[in-house]
Amino acid sequence: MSASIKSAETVGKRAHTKAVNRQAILAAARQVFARLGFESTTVRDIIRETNLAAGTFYNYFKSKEEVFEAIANESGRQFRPRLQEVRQSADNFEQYIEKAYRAYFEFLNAANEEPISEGAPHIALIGVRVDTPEMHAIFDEIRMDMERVTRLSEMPLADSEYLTAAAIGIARDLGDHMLQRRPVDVDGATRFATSLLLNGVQSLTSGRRQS
Amino acid sequence: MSASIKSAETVGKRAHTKAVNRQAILAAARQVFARLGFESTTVRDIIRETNLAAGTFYNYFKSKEEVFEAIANESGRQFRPRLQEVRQSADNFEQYIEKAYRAYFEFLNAANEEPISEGAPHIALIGVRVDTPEMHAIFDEIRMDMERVTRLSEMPLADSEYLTAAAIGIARDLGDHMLQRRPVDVDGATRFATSLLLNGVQSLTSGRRQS
DNA sequence: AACAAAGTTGACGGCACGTCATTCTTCTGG
DNA sequence: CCAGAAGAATGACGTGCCGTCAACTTTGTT
Repeated sequence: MSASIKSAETVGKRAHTKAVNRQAILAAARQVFARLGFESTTVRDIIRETNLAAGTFYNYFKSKEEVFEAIANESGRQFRPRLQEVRQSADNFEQYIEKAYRAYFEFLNAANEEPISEGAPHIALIGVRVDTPEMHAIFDEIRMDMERVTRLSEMPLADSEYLTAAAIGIARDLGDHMLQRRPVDVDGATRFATSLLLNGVQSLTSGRRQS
Repeated sequence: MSASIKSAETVGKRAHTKAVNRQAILAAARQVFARLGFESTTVRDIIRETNLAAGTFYNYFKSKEEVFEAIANESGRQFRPRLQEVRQSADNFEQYIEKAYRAYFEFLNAANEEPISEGAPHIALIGVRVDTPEMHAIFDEIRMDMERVTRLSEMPLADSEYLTAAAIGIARDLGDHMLQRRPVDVDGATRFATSLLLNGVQSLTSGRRQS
């Protein structure tokens, strides 16, 4: 009765431990990747940081590569709501670009700010370039946003795929360099990327033709 | 005498076989990486394609990662002369950007056109993002070009590092997508990237404000 | 020709891999 | 509440790759 009520609102012990274990492995993997680097960590290194046995790992992931992919996907899943907000709050193309860049740079900065494990060397787990379905989904989402928002702004766009690729390329490489500078200047990077994308190099010169 | 003359113009057998073996390993590695993919190839797979013994591999490289890096560096070394040409033949900023993008896209296309091994699946060995001194050198080269060429064009530039990062980011991601399309349109990608970088999105709209 | 130096070889110990028979835990129906 | 089934965890095991190294071969030197 009270048991049945409880089991109605909880997930059942089976499913619960399964989720817990999965998270434990992911958490351990984050730490170990940060400590040892991806190449030199072994599946055993990861599982040793949990209270599970070696064989159990393979009930959850096929390899350390798959764990890595899961972590990357998680980053993607965390970022998408942010993009959603941007999509809803932007009234025109200029605003969309500015807010989307800001969202990405802030996200990137946050992901690299938090020390993953006590005093461990920082590692940019997001920022790593992976080619997963999740990443393609984000690409497509942005592309569709581009098309919609340019239509609203009466800017018929030639090639939304190329534009999306270029916009993302800027974000990636600029983001990498942004993280290298101290202090990290999210605002500066946002302004730079936005200005470049909207008006080209002209807008970046400190000379005459500032619009 | 004739021997001494010959040994003066050849390199000496020691150094010669050393170069030959190194190249043999690199060639074998290209093939095997293309056939099996990087992750699943082993050092033994590579060395098996040569007539060398397992131990010999380690006289030339520490690991398959180092072989990969060497291959990537070679791509870099092949690209730099192209960039050199661009640098010398470009009279202003616009020309430099256009020619540099064209050089990169052509290079990328050529690298992916040649079937690496008989009927093997294509693999973009260049295009892969590696973080080596060679790659940093190219970045710095482009950055210095940017500074010089904007100075000539009387376009005082705010942040040449960010601009370089953005320009390269565009090239990378746009290049990836260019390779996906059939037929591969180097000219189209070049025009797109150049136009975007120089004038921003405005130049890409098919609508009114075409300059 | 004799010796030193450099390079090659493949066998070996060590380690991580992924599997699987066994054991333990949770769920289900009576 | 119990018994049997289904699901999950365990860790020992066979396999294959790693990087090393002592023995051997080739190249250069005197």
